[in-house]
Amino acid sequence: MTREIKVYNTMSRQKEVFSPLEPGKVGIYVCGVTPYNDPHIGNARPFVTWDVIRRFFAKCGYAVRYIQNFTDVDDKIIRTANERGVTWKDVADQYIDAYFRVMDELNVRRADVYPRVSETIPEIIEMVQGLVDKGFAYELEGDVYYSVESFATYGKLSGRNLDDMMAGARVEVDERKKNPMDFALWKSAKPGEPYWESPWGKGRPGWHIECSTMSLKYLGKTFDFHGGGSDLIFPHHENEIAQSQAYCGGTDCFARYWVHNGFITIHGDKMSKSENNFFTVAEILEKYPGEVVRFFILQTHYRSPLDFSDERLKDAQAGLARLAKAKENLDALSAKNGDADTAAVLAESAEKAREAFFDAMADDFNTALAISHLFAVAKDVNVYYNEVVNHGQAFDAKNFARVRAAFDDMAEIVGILEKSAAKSDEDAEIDALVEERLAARKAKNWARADEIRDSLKARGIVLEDSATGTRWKRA
RNA sequence: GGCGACAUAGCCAAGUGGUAAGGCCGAGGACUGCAAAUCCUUUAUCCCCAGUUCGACUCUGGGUGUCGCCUCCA
Repeated sequence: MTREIKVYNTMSRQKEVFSPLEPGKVGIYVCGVTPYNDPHIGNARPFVTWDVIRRFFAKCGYAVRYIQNFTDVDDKIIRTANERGVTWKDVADQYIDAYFRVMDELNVRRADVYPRVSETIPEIIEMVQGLVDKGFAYELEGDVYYSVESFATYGKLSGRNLDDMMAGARVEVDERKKNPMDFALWKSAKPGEPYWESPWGKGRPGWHIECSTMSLKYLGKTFDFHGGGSDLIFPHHENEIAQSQAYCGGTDCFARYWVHNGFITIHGDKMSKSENNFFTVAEILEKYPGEVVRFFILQTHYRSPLDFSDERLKDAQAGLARLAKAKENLDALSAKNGDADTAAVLAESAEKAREAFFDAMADDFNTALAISHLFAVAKDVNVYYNEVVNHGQAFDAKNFARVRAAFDDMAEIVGILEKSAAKSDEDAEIDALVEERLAARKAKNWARADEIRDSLKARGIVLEDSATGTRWKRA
């Protein structure tokens, strides 16, 4: 907890030293998804990123409170529901389930709370009413709009001012609004739309307001981090700031650090639902394990664009396989006994690597650099494994435990190599074949040994011989 | 048009005013019955021009290129 953590704050456009609102605690609000279709890989990036950030904070000793919303009342959800002849709730529930299924595969830990718009209506109405009362919002025939001109610092986060936005921009002109940039806090219900009773009649919340209300409800007037994709900077986060600070009555309240991740692109162009150039996480998971996808995302700094392709995923898979191999070796060695003093240097360099890993994470969550230190430990482990297992060097259990602790700390933050494989019937059969081959090799019956190896290979099983036995894995 | 980001080896990707992490792929070698895995060795002067500096990939200015936000969007 004493480690200095630096964070790039979108608000100041520079790295700042993180100083928690309350010592030892971190409050995080990340904009979640609008559940109207299956999450694509671009949607997944912020959640994987924040999953690592929160794991890091936890490892540094902070008590983390992580809130992530579902915007389950929305035009697109309603439209989808009407097209399918089901309720908006059916649609939202379906895609919230899909979201969780996919995030579980990516090994993303659950948030502390997943508030939904539909469950936060009273608080939203209260906030909208408060904004009307304070003169920041006005009603128009059942709609309530936020008056951007009433908020002096509007545009601060995204670095724009109202004049710039007006010039050249062809915003839909609604003559009733005081300013074309005014946005809806509350929308009156049209036929066929879900609605809630309010002081302005039947209606539902506009976009933006839910995040202001939910963060206030679950994290308080002021909290540490607010995150999401860069495309949310404007207008979403800009509007949240306007709402929250107007409501709370001070420009020092609301989020203290704004953290925005870059986009996932495809052939260099932003992946987006509206461009229809996206891959859903689910379809990628048909070809690659979740941790490969996760690793792929984390090998690039979160603020950089990340180009998606099958080739990159394959690269990530190959790299992760090396770490997995080291983990296997780590496990195999950890099961051994031995009191020789052969791993002291190794332990020291592993702990040094862990320190470097934490330093990298503390510098604006540089997962790409951090992971390189994990590779360094992996290499050392593999070397030591060869010495002990294949060259008969005496084992040093005490110091090796330190290596393991360092490696596990790092892997846990990255969130990889955590699954433990359960033995299936097929596994047992393969074990038996491997045993038979081992016997054949002892008898120098190379023909039979190779026959078994080839037949397994045809099934996608690769064998690895060593001085002390044979291991196998699925390719 | 307004605002902003980025440009590093075959591919991906960190990075610091003082002579460029890591991963993937490729090549050579060790090990192996042969393989596989592993290990060792090996692959860049950082888009272009000008400037600041003892010294810049890293700072400043200009140029070129790519991308993003300004409308729903992670």
